[in-house]
Amino acid sequence: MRLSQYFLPTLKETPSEAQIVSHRYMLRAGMIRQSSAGIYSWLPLGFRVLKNIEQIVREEQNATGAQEVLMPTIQSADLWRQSGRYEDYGQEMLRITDRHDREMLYGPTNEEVITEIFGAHVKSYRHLPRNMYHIQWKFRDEVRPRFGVMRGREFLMKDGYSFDLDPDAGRVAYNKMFISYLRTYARMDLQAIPMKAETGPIGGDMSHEFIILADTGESEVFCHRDFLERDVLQRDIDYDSDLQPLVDEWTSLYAATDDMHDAARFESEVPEDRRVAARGIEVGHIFFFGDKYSKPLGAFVSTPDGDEVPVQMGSYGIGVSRLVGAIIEASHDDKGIIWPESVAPFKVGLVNLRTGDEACDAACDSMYAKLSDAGVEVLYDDREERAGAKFADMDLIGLPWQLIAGPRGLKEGKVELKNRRSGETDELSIDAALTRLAG
RNA sequence: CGGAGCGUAGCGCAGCCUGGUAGCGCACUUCACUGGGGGUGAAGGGGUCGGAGGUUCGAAUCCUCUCGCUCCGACCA
Repeated sequence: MRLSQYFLPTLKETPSEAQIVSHRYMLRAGMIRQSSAGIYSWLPLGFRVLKNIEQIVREEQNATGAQEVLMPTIQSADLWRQSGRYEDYGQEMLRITDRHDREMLYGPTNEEVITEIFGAHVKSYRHLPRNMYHIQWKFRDEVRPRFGVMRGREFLMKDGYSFDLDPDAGRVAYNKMFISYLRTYARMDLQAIPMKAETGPIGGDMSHEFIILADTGESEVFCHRDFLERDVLQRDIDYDSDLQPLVDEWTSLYAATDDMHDAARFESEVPEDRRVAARGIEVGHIFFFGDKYSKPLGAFVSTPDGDEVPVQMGSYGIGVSRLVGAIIEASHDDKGIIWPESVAPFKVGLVNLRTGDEACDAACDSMYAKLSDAGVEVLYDDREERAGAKFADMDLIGLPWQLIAGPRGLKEGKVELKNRRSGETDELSIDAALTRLAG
């Protein structure tokens, strides 16, 4: 993509409403534009990141055998009356009336809809287990939206639902999601820590929030430092195998949000030099809730014995749009964003330091064509701007690699390849630079 | 929902107290010089001062109502 033709409205100054770093950088980098409180449009650069994150989530869900569906944003109030949540949900639910005076709502979540679908079609234990998810916009009318896309009213979320015959089978489904969540975040270079969460009336130990540490996190969290040194991507996962030992490995160490925190246990279980007390951002939540929805909504299956039992369900959420902000919170410096390569809107920023100079234009055009042909996503800054402005914008939007060509270097046949994260710059021949990026 | 603020050019702000031709910086347009970390100069364009009502000869400024947005707290993927 040529920057001269790309819609990238970067800002030199920070809009006054933005308080935290991810919000500031998302506005300054031209990723989003606020439409109203807690509601944002996604501009080209931001949209690319959102889609990249969504795709990683999708791949890791599919790997577990979960199947993607797409449910509506607008749901009927009647369905929610059946589960009893229409009244319970309160002011956070955006209620809508259609032209026939039917009561509708903009879905804040999808347990009711998925349970209705499942219950209508699956009647036998032989069609279990199943796991379905979708990635869809949701709306919760927060009293006080803030922090940009981290706490918006409208947000993109992956929510998945498992269906099993009994709680033991439900645990198998839960474990699959548990592991896939760790992998999902790891692929975004995030170290997510599973923390025990409230299980509500169901009880048990099957509820975890996935938290990443960041100074601007909304809640205080406590955990063992070893979590920060683990790499879940090191081994391949066989989702058909027994995942319990692996889950145990990840739940044996202390980790809790402030509402679940037990200071005495923390101090007895975790050596002093391994204790981490920090702030965290919740980027996912998995939860087994048994027959809470299947019972009132009539999603029953027959057992091998011929009995009819409500199906056992779990639900699994990932805040996709929140992750865009969360990744920035976890990965930035005072110049701007530093994208992990897996979610970066482009892999390479090609900087022509002297647009209009014959040698610079020729070299950049050629590099741009070769990288594009090799399938490398390149944002080519071919604007008539000064070098300083180009560098500032590149640093701000945080592409992992900057390929810099100017008259000075090209005289020697050299270009510069700069790593955004480390700041390391190598002077290379054009071919060597291309090999590094396309190889 | 309690508390506190703010709405003046795309962005950041001044002007309001004490009413009298709407300003500054950045951005934008044109030209010249310049050319490796947001350059210099010159000349320009851009405004229902959030909206409605009122007071007044005259309102961005004073009064009333209203809408929007932000911050702190309680609540949430």
